[in-house]
Amino acid sequence: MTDAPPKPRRRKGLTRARILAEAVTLADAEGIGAVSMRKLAARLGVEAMSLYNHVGGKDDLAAGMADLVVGSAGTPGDGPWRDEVHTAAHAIRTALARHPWAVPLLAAMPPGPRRLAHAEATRARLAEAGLDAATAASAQEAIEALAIGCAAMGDGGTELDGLEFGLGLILEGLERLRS
Amino acid sequence: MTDAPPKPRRRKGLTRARILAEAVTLADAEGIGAVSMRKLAARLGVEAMSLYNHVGGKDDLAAGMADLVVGSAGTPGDGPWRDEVHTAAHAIRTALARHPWAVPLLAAMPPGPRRLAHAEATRARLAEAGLDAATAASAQEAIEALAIGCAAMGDGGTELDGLEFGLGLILEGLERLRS
DNA sequence: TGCCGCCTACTTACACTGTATGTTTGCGAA
DNA sequence: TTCGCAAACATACAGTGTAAGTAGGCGGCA
Repeated sequence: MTDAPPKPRRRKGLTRARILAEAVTLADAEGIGAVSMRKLAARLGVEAMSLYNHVGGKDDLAAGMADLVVGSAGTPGDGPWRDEVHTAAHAIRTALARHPWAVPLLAAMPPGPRRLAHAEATRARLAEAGLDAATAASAQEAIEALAIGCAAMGDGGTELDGLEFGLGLILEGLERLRS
Repeated sequence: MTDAPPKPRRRKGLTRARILAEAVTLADAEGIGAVSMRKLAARLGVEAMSLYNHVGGKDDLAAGMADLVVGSAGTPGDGPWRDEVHTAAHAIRTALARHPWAVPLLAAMPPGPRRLAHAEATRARLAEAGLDAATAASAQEAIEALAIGCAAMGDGGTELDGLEFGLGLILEGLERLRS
């Protein structure tokens, strides 16, 4: 048994973005439990410890993955407030349906930059619609909670989707509140 | 170095309930990450593998813990429907606030018996209030999602709590819907 | 009373985890 | 051309879940 020759240490162009993207792909394919530093590194043609040059650790990795998923939902545009908020909530729900493993991560970690941006944009729309700042904040919180909660429950089993139903009532209530 | 004498194999009265209760205590004290089979077993004066006589594995343990927490919220009683549903939603939110580690578990696993019972009881109240079955199911889904989602977000940062606000709008909408 | 068999608890072992620490080397800046 | 830093590798360790096998206490039956 001769010693294995040491690997060449060529730069691999490893990047936080590349790592997160590959981690999401891996989680989608084999479940979040299959995402280990070694397996992820192997997929990137790299040793496990190399990841630590771009990622703080397993927790940071998980947070980055979750935020990436939320970020894929985009932020509400500048159309009519009710349509925008409605669409934005569904976009989050859809993104989480595509990556169900992200839901527990969202619940386990503080919000990342993209998620905060989404929340901020939604609050802005609500404020423009005529709600005072406190009400807009509470409303945004309720809507995001509803979207995430529905994702956590895997709703859609009922005739009228839990999100669609709850969101409808909330938006109607908000309509009545502004004035 | 003499061989360590083998431990006596006295019955310890180990029970699924005792295991789950101790696991919850441990998670509360040191975080869910500290709940390992060995550490949990040690607290019960037992070896790790003994737990497997009462628990299917780590996943089953986690599911049992989460369901225990939800169960601690009780089920809606038979007072006025609106008060009961309101109280029940807050009870879940409070139970999850007391055991925040349970939120990601709820999102990661199918609902346990106590959670299902809670949902069923809530649906029954809503049906009695005059909502047809499909509407009651959607409403229950929305309300539970809102409570869990608020727990996942650690709401309460806003002036009017996200749950209180959203729940108010939803209940008001339901009031208008029945007739 | 004696004995048998099941259930519970223990032991050992294995593959795998995250990551602390230390070493090498490619590459851009001076 | 040389120097220094960042990015990659290598090694190592404590801890994980759990499969498989073993031993002993206790309930039920003779």
